[in-house]
Amino acid sequence: MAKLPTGAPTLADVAERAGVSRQTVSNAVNNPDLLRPDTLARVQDAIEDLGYVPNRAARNLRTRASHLVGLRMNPAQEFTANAAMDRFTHSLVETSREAGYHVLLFSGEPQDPVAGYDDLLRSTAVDAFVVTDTYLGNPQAAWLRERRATFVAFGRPWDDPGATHPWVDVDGAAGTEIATRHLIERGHDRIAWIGWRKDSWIGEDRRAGWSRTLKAHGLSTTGMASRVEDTVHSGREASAVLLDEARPSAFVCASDTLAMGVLHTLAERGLHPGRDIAVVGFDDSQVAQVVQPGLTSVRQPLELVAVEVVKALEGLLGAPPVTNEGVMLTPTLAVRGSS
Amino acid sequence: MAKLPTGAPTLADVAERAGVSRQTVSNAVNNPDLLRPDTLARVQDAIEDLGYVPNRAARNLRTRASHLVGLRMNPAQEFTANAAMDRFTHSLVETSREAGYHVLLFSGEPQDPVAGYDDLLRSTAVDAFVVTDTYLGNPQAAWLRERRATFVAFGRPWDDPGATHPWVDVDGAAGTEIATRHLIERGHDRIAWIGWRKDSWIGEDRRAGWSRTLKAHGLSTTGMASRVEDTVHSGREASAVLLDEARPSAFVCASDTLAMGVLHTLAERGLHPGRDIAVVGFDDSQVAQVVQPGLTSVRQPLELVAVEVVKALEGLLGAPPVTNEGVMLTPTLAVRGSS
DNA sequence: TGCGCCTCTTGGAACGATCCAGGGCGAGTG
DNA sequence: CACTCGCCCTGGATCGTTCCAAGAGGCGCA
Repeated sequence: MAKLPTGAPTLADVAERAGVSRQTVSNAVNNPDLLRPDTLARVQDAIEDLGYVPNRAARNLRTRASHLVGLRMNPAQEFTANAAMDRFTHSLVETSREAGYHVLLFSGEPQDPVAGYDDLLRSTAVDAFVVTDTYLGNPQAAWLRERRATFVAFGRPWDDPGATHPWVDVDGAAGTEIATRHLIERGHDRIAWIGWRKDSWIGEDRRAGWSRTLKAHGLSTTGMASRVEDTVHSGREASAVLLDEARPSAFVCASDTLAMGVLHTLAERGLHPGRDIAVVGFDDSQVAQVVQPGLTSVRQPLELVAVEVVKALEGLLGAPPVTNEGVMLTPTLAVRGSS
Repeated sequence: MAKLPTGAPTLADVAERAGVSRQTVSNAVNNPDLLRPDTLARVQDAIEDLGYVPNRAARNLRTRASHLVGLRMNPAQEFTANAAMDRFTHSLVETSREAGYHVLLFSGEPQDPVAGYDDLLRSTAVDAFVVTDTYLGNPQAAWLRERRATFVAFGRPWDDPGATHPWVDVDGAAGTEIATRHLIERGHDRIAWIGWRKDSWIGEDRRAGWSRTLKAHGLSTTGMASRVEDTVHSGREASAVLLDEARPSAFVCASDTLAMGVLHTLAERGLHPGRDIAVVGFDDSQVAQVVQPGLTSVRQPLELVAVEVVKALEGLLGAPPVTNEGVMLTPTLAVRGSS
């Protein structure tokens, strides 16, 4: 009985139309060089005519691969200036597409760092993960490795320098070093730091760039640093105290959120950012871009991070079982009116 | 020959262990009430013991459903204050999860509104789409409908009121009406509008809320409106001109980006937002939240939008082929220092 | 006891692709 | 001419699940 072409055309439909076998059509799609040119052309015509597209589910079942990459969405943070993830995600989607992968979003409670991973992993829904939430060490990395899951981390393994999984990170210290040097070049010699609490690896890294640059130029860091929570309010309070006690002429901050707090303090005191006091933030958020007079900010090369992440992913999923150690990228400085 | 349990356990493995057939295990998973309680318990124990999770690819192949929803990422817009999509995406992921779906991100050039949809659709990679980029009419809707694709739009079919696909939208006019009434209640009677060019349906909708509210209160709109591009610079220029020519005491803007432009103008002239001139934006972006003295802004209920979108999706993918016309949600006003 | 009905369970077939072993055919060689 | 070798192509088996039709068993009723 002739099968009615109710749904999408299958390999068999194409094969029949082209007068070849299923396998030959499969080869035409996946290994074109195995076919004789004229056969290939004939099959490709049939594919074109019928509008054949391989069925993903069937292919996934047979090849045990989904060509999906899982990305966990972290809870959106309001009342901060951190929307960096959006830029990264966008670039990741774009780069993955070029490599033949799609990005699958999933979620989980922030309390449980491995929630959500397990199901996707065991149901073979994704081939790999991109792990991004590695602020406070990364239990996911150990967990995923134990389960032999394939993954690439955006963020180095702070708490375990011996970790062997591939990772990509941005050199935060290099970023604040660029920012600090920029301020020194503009003639500042009393440069304060407002960063995060000591338990944040990333925060300490960024702070290190500031302090080592000051020291390299023979400038003092004593009394010039403050470590607070990542809120505008904290940034405002910290900068007020620093202005009174240490009289800096410039601030380097661990985030745009904190930098916004500094701008608040300056406005309260009738000081003009960029003219009276220089301010540099971190992340080059939209806030930094549109606030007046423009907030100078360290910009992470998130597009490049995504490219490197996908590159590592391809290495893991493709033939060569490479164990590339890690990739470190250097941020740039977006200079605006505040400095 | 006994099969070695190399990979993940399958239905057959569970069946063997529980001493039942494959189908019975399948029923235990998908239709538990078909089994006798003691059989069910036995099977569930076996599932537990082996850590069985159904293979997604096999299930997808058989049921012709992927339980994935496609969401196209629009190009990130820098130098504006519009990061609303992130909030929506997050909520969509969360809500979809509860409904048993995951979100698949894909991309495409902004020039070609249907790029990317086709492949996913024909390779049966996704069950449905969530269409969000409907600013200038929505060719995707007609295109998807023609291909019998399942989709829900965030954004009403502006250019085709007779469209029958389900959609969810936020009543922009209601938002600007709330904003305008808020200003009137604070004693303002000269309220200006800065919005987008006339070819933006959304822009005209938001403008309508402003103008109808002024008229309802017997206030004049003449010379009080400006339509420009959605940039900070445009907002600054437009507000400068309006201040000189129409002498408004308050501004309602079609976006936070434009409102930031107004704040720039005020700062240049030594005017204080909220004290001398009131300003209201639209989107409740992070910029509105952290800028000083806080930007009053219309906040879209994006979390609710996502809930309604998923609800519509479930309606389409589940049994009842409902054709719910559309859902309209009302925004709220986040009042801050600028008004 | 015999019959029918209902509940629960079973094994074969199918979804649509790729893997694998093997076969046809023409060219090259002795 | 017989034989071997490579190239190209074929058909069956397979991935793990769900659909389908039918079988086994228990119970009530005549």
